Amino acid sequence: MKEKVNDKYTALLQATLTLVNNHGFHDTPMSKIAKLAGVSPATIYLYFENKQDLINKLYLEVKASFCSYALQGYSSELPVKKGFEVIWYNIAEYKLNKVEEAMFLSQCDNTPMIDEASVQEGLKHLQPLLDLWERGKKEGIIKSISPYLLYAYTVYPLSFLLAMHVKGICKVTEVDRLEAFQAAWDSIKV
Amino acid sequence: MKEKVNDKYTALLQATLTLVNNHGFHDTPMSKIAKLAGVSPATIYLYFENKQDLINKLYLEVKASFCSYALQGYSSELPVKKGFEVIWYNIAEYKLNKVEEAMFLSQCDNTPMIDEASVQEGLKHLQPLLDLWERGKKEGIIKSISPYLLYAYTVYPLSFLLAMHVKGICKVTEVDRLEAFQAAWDSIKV
Amino acid sequence: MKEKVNDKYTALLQATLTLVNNHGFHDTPMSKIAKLAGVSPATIYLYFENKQDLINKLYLEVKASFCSYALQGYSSELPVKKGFEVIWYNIAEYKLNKVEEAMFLSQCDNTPMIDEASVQEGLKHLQPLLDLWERGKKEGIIKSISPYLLYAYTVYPLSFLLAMHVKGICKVTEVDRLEAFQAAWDSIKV
Amino acid sequence: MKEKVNDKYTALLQATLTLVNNHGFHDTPMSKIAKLAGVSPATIYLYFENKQDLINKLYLEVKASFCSYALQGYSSELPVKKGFEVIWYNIAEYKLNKVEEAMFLSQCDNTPMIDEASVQEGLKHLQPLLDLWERGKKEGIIKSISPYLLYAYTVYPLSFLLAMHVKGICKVTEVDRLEAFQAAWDSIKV
DNA sequence: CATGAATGAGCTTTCATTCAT
DNA sequence: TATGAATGAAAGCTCATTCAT
Repeated sequence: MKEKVNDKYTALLQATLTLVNNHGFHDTPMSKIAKLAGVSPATIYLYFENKQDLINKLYLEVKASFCSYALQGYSSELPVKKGFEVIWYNIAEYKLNKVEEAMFLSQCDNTPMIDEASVQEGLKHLQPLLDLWERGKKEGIIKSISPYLLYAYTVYPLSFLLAMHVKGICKVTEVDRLEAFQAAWDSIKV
Repeated sequence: MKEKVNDKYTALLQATLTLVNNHGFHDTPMSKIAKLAGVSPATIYLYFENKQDLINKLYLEVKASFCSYALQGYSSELPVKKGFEVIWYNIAEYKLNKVEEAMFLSQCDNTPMIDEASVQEGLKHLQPLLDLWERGKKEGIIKSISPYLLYAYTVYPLSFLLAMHVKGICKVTEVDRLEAFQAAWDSIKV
Repeated sequence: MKEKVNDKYTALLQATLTLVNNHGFHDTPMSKIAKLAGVSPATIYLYFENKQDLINKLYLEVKASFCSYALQGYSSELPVKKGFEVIWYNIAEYKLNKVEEAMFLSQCDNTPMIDEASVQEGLKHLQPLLDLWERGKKEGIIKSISPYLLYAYTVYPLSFLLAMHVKGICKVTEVDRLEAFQAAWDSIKV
Repeated sequence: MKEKVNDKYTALLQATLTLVNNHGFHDTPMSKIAKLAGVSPATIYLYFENKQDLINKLYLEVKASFCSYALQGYSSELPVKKGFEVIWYNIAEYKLNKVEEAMFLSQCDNTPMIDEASVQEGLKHLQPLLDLWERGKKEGIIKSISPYLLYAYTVYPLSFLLAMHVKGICKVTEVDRLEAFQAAWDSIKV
């Protein structure tokens, strides 16, 4: 029974993800979400307070999954460059494999569709990466620049590559990934 | 007389820019656009076919202004690094000075709200930058990697910094800009 | 429960009939139809795709009822004149008793407000009358002229009398009906 | 100059005729009428008070032209049958040659789009036909039935034939016209 | 838990009409 | 006389949300 509940909850999130990706938050009526999830419109309101709550919860869910994916296999005991490599490749893989989720996050981050509170909430999980950078700076391996700059030049560019990838404008090959990592590392290494 | 026409057209674009930035394409009713522009809702339809046309035209207008701003003072006869510097700083300045326009472009590029045709149309203007990169590669100054990678690691990070700037999370100082340029250049220089 | 559904569907058709008769297809806003039917405007769209669909469905409904009324008590085994008499009087009675429906049909037939497809659909039911005429011709009782002429001179004139009747210009008495039938028959009998 | 005025007045009536025939009174915006007539929307209001006035004036104009056409070559000194024949054929010819006007009249007569006053006004011109019938009755040539019946069975059927003709369902040939006249006459002759 | 039916509020868009020129 | 620009009012229609079942 709990399964079933979870089923519908998940189905609704998944349906929302797909539809918002393809049509935007606007032009994604609750009725269509319900239809795609195979439930009645009224059922949505058993699991979510309203449309905003639905999108917020989806955002947090996806953001959390992204962060946990990013930190797979990482340990704070790895050397700085190796640790960075692990996380960077995780993120790259996430963006290429979980295209829907990644696109959704991009849309959320560039749109006033998510409550500010939820955005803040979603940022908490990447602390290990910030810690790693801090360590790198202390060890003189990474430039002494703001973490926002570090993020902007290592992780954020992947969003652009994803977007191009999705639009079919450029396929991202193994080689590209190597080059991309190199560029990311070159931009922040001392 | 022509002035007045232009007035309303421009006022409508400006109103749309502001409202879409603050509320998204959805939750920006035509009636509010009209009110902010100081005209009747019906008047919008004298200048634009419909809501989609309005947003498309705004996108093209802003994109064109962005590109022209980016190329100010640039000449294909400048040395590669100098030329790159000129364009990069132009873009950085645009993003910091024309915050509304820059945010709008970000939203457009991460949202299915603009017609694909208009997106294609908007890309035409940055050819000089692509040419510059090509030259840099030939001269052995810039890495031989895809222009998408080059864009992702030099121009695109500025969008992230802009977003942080706008949210008040980090102010972008002169120093930051220097560091940011350095990171951009490091990531693509040979 | 099914009753209730049917209730609203029927109420909407009835309201449309009345309003379109009194004001024409134009000047009959959906909101007024809803109000007269005692439902919310949005409810209309649960039962009909759009305004055109509503009017089409109403047309088909009324046309079908008209045809079935016209053929009451008729059998292809009746002698030609008797059979004709039965149908003709049925139609006359329909036009005088179901004034609203009859007027609506007149309006539909002289106005580009019904889809051509629906018009065609509505014509299917009067085949028995055509068959009767065919038989009459073979038996040498009815003139060998096109069925359109036969219709024009027997059934169609009733529409005019109805219109006069409705406008209060002339009351159609028993005697009139006798005379009218005589005129109809005289015009087509050999 | 008066010519030019008249030009626009006529052009507006003609444009209205065409558009109302094809789309109905609704779905015929003033702006389209203006465009088809080659004038500005505002110009319409120099010649007509409003949309209703425009349609009323058109109705009266067309009705008058119809009546005058119907009475061409008729004289009250012709014998009854001959006189009737003249008028009837005139009307038949009008309906086949001036299809647009005839259709428009049909639409007006079956639709609440014309003011009742204008309808009354339009009927005045057919007095000679009524007089003819009266004479026919006195001479014992025509049945002693109401003029409405006489009209319904002689003139009105032509509207149906016209409609079929216009829809391409049946072409009206010379022979048809002969048969039609015969039917008309048979229905009212003693 | 789950829903189909229902809706009020609000959307985009149209249009008859006006008015400064 | 003639107009293009402008608009208030209202049209058709949608949608997030509710509620009786």
